[in-house]
Amino acid sequence: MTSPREPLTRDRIIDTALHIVDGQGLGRLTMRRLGDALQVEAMAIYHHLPRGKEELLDGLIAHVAALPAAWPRPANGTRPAAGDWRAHLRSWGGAYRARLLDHAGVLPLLMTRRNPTALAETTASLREVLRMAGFLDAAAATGAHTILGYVIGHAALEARATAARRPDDPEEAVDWDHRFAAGLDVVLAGLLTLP
Amino acid sequence: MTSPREPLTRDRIIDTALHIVDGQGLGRLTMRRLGDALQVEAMAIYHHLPRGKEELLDGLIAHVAALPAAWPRPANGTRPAAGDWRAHLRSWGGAYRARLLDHAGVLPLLMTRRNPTALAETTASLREVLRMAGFLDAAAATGAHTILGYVIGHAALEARATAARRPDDPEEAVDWDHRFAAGLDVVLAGLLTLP
DNA sequence: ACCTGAACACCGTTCAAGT
DNA sequence: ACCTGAACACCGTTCAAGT
Repeated sequence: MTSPREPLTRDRIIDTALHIVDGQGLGRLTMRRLGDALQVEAMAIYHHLPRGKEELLDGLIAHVAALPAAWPRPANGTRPAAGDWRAHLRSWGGAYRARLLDHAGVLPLLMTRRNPTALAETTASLREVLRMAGFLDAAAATGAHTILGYVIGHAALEARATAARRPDDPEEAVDWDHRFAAGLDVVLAGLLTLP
Repeated sequence: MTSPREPLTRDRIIDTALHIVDGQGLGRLTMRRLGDALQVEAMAIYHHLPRGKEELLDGLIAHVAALPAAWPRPANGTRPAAGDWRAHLRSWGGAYRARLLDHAGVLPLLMTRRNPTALAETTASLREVLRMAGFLDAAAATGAHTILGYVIGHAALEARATAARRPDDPEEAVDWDHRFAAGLDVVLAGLLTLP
């Protein structure tokens, strides 16, 4: 698809790798296959990612995991309405879930590999949203982990279930969109009980 | 440790594999290394697990994932006290989290592989506990997924964070026990808002 | 029935060599 | 600076052969 002599860059390598994972699964992401897709020998990749496949996988995580929940900057310096935080976290949760499911092959990496920066940014911004909503520091920290844990965990359950379902399998057709939203509402309602 | 001529069985293979994963990580679980640990050629394993490594990994999941939340059968036919369900789920959540963290290397498999029976049993028993506590069917289904999603997701966040932390790293010492319990309480409190 | 040995088609990565 | 080719030490798995 791309011109054969487009220069090899770190970004292009990671984008192509993500494309392979989304299309064929994590198990088929191979340095040799990645080289083929880039029209280059596999060994050329090491010039741009010296740490090799480790660095490649970390790049995939960073690309998928970092979706801050930062409040959209208020238009004219006004504070966001205090009651908005639940609606805001609902829409952030929906967006984050959608991204995780779009790149379901990266999910196991996201949960496993110690790539501290990737999730740290997201956690910090969740905490900040809760603090601006009036929660104390300790409650904001607990709440951020509760929300992120739920969103990631539920996305993983969904990815498992929908991947396993054969298209003609009529048993237990679950409305995952609704179930995720309902569960997120449970978590958000529970946050009100924090000290 | 075991006698060299102990017979090779499916259970012994899976136990030994789990031991390797717990001790050295999932990446070092190899058919050849597993054969060494069993004092047997790698190819002998295929005789007991015809589907090979696929079947081995499914066996690991089944061993770790299936922890039903079933209520301990009441002593003399009495129903468990209706108010007990939160305490019961709190203690079940603690036990499930502990098991997941004990076998953190299996976590990515648990979240990724389509081994329907493994988590189905746990989900069903969570649903049953909620139904016995008085929740309607739809609410029990939502609640079960919310709880399980939170527990698994939070365990994964913990496993990541604690694996990454160097022992002398003083930054941000988190009390994960407390944080998990507080988050689970958030979820359980939120369940009360379900219709 | 249960295990072995050799072989096949793959991996990730190193390293000297080309341009 | 950027890429290639050959090589090394590994994989999972098949298959014929041994007992």
